[in-house]
Amino acid sequence: MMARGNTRQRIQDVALELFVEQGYEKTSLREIAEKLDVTKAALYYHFKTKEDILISLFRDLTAPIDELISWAQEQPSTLETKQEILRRYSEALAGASPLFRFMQENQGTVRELSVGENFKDRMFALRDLMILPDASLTDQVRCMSALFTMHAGMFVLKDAKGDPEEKRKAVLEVATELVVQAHTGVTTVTR
Amino acid sequence: MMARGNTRQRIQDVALELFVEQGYEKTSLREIAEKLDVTKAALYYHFKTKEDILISLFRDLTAPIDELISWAQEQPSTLETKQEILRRYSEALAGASPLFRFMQENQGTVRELSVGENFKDRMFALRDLMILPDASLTDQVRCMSALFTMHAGMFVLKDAKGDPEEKRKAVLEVATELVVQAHTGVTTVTR
Amino acid sequence: MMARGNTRQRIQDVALELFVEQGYEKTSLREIAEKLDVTKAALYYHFKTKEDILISLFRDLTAPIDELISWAQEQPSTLETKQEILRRYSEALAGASPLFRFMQENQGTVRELSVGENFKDRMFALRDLMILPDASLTDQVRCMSALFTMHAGMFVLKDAKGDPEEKRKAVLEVATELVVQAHTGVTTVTR
Amino acid sequence: MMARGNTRQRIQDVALELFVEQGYEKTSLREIAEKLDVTKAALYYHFKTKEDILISLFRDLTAPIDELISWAQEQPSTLETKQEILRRYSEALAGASPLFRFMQENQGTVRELSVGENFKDRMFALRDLMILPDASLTDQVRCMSALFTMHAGMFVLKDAKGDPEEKRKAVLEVATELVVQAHTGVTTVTR
DNA sequence: TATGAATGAGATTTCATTCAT
DNA sequence: GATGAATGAAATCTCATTCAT
Repeated sequence: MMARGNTRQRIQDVALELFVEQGYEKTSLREIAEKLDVTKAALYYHFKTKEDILISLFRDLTAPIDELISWAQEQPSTLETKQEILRRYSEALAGASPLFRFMQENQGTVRELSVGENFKDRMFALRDLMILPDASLTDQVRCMSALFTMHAGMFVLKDAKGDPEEKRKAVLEVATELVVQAHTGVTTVTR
Repeated sequence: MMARGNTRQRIQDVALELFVEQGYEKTSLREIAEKLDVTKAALYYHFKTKEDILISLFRDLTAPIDELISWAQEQPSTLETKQEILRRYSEALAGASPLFRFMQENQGTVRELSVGENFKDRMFALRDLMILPDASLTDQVRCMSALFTMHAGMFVLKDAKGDPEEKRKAVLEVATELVVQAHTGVTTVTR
Repeated sequence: MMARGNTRQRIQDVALELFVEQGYEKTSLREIAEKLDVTKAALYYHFKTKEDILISLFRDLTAPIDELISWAQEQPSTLETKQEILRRYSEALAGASPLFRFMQENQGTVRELSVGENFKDRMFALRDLMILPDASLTDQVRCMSALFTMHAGMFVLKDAKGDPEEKRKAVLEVATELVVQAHTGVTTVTR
Repeated sequence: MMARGNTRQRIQDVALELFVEQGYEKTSLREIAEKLDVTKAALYYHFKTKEDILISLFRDLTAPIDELISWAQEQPSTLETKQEILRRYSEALAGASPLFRFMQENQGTVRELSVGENFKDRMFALRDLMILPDASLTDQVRCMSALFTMHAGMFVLKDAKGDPEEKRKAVLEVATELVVQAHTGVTTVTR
C-alpha cells in the first residue's frame, strides 16, 4: 500500500506520456492503469471518460494561452506588441511542449473531440492578433508562418544538436523576423 | 448491377476520404465497406490488411517526392537548385493535398506504421538538401521553416479568401525568401 | 447544511421513486446517491445491500396485507367476508400504489429476489381465501380476475379522467360482482 | 462444425427463453452466446444491439395483434364484433404466450425501449375498440378487466390443474361475460 | 454518520481478420 | 471477385461492494 492522494495527478502524467508516445486512440485505459498499478475502474473514479482525461490535460495547456490572448487583446496593435506576443508564446510552448507535440501530431483525432474546437478557437484568436487586416496575402502568410515555425520548431529540432534554450531563441528570432517583415517590408540583416 | 473492375481504385478513394475526415484509427473497415456497398471481406480480396490500404495510398504520394529527391541529389547544391526544389515541392504538395493533410494530422498514428518511417526519411532527405551543413542555427531554422511553411500553408489558408493558385504562390514566395535569406543574409524587399 | 437523521427514510423515498420509474435493475446506487447528494458509501451505512433497500420497501407494503390475511383467516368463509376482503384490499392497494405498480411491472426481476417469494405467498394466500375449493374452473377464473382487476385497475385508469376515489370505487364494484357471481351464479343488475 | 444457416433463429429462441426466465436486464449476451456455443461477436453479426434482439422478438408478437386490430377497425362496433375480438385475441395470446408472459413481467424494463411505445399503442387501440365512449365508469372498468383477465389468466392458471385449452376457454368465457355485461347490463346466468 | 478511494467482476460493443463457398 | 458467417481479442465503461479514516 503506497502513498496515495496524488492518483489523479499520476493518471494525468502517465496518460500524457502514453498519448504523446502512441497517440490517443492507440492508448488504452488498460495500459494506463497497468502502468500505474491500479485497476481500470480506478481511472473512472477520477475521470468520467477517457476523453475527460484528455480534456483535463488540455486545460493546463490552454490556460496560459488564454491569459496571453486576453493580455494581448488589451494592448495596442503595434509591432512591439506582436513581438512580445511571440516571445510569451514561445515560453508558453516551451513549458508545455509534450502536450503541444501531442496536439500537433493528433490534430486529426483531436479535431472532433470537444476540446478540438477550443483549441482551434485559440489558434484563430492568435492569428487575428498577429495579422494586419488589410495586409497582402504574402504578409498574411508570413504571420501564419511565424506561428507555425514556432510550433514546428520545438520538436523538429529535437534531434538537432545544441542547447534547447539556444534553439528556442533561434526559432523565436526567425519567427520575429517574419512578423517584422510583414509589418515593415524589410528585414533586419542578421550578420 | 453495374460493370466493375475498378473496385480497388474505389476502395482507395473512399478510404482516403474517410482517413482524412476522421483519422486512420477511427475509420473502420466496416465503414469503408458500407460506403462502397460491398462486404468487408471484399476489401480483403484487394488488400491484405488495413494498413495495406494506407501503404498503397502513400505510394502515390511518395513517388513524386522520391523523384524530386533523386533529381535534387544530382544537382549542384546551389541556391538556384534549392529554389527549384521548393517550386517542385510546392507542386507535388498541391497535387496530393488531401493525402498530405492526412499525413500532417495523423503523424502520431502513422509514425509507427511501416509507412511512417518511409515518410520521415523523405523529410530528412529534403531537409538535408535544403540546409547548409555549417550554417548558423538561425539559418537552419529558416530552412526548416521554409519547408513547414509550405506544409502548413496548404490547409491553414484553406478557409482564407482568394484563389488557391494565388495562395500557393504566396506561400511559395515566403518559403523561397526564407531560404534565400538563409543563404545570403539578406531579403529581397517585396514592395 | 441542514439537520439530518432522516437519511434512511430519504433513501427509501428516492429509491422507490427511481425503482418505479426505471425498474430495479436499471436503477444504480450511484443514481440514488446522487439524487440524495450523498456518496454511495453512505447508502451502505444504512442498508447492507441494494436488495436490502428493496426488501425494506416491501415490508411497508406487505405488513397491511399480512394483517388483512390473518384477519381473513379467522373469519368464516362467507360471501360477506370475501366482499370485505376486497374492500380492505382495495384500500391497502390505494395506500401503497407506487410500490404496487413497481411490483406489477417488475415481477420478472423481483421473482428471484428473496422478497419475491414472500410476495407470491401472499398472493396465493389471498387467492385461497377468495376461491371455493370445489368451484368450477370458470368460477375460479372469476375470483382470480377479481384480484387482477384490482391490481390492474389502479394504474390502467391512471390516465382516464375522473376522481381517483371514484375510480377506485368502480374497480371495487366490478371486482365484487365477479366474486358474487362466482358464489351465487347471478349478478346484481347495476342499472 | 454443425449445420448452420439457422443461427439467427436459434439466437431468437434462446434469447426469448432466457429473457422470460431471468428478465431482459439480467440476461447477458455472454449467456446467450454460451448456450448457443457461439461467440458474443456472432450475435452481433445477426443483431446490431441487444435491444435489437428484443425488437425482433416483438415483431413476431405484434404482427398478429396488428392484424387483429386492423380487422376490428373495419367491423361495425357491435357486441358481436367485440366478442369476436376477444376470441381472436385469446388465440393470439395462446400462440405467443412465453413472449407475452415476458412482456407482462418486464413492463418496467420494456417501457423505455423503443418497442415499449409500440406495445402501449396496441393496448390502447384494443381498449378503444372494446370500450363504449359514453359508457359508465363501471362499464369501462369491465372492458379493461376483460382484457386484463385474459393477460393474467394465461399464466396465472399455469400451475392450476387441468387442460390448457379448457383453461383458455374458461378465461375467454369470463372475459366475454364482462363485455356482454358492459353492453347489456345483464349477465348470462351460467348454470 | 458519513466520505474518498479503490476493486473485481462483468456488461455491451467494436474491430480486424479468416475461410469455405 | 465477392459474400456470409463467424472468431478472438480487446476496448470503454458500469456496477455493487469494501474499508480505512
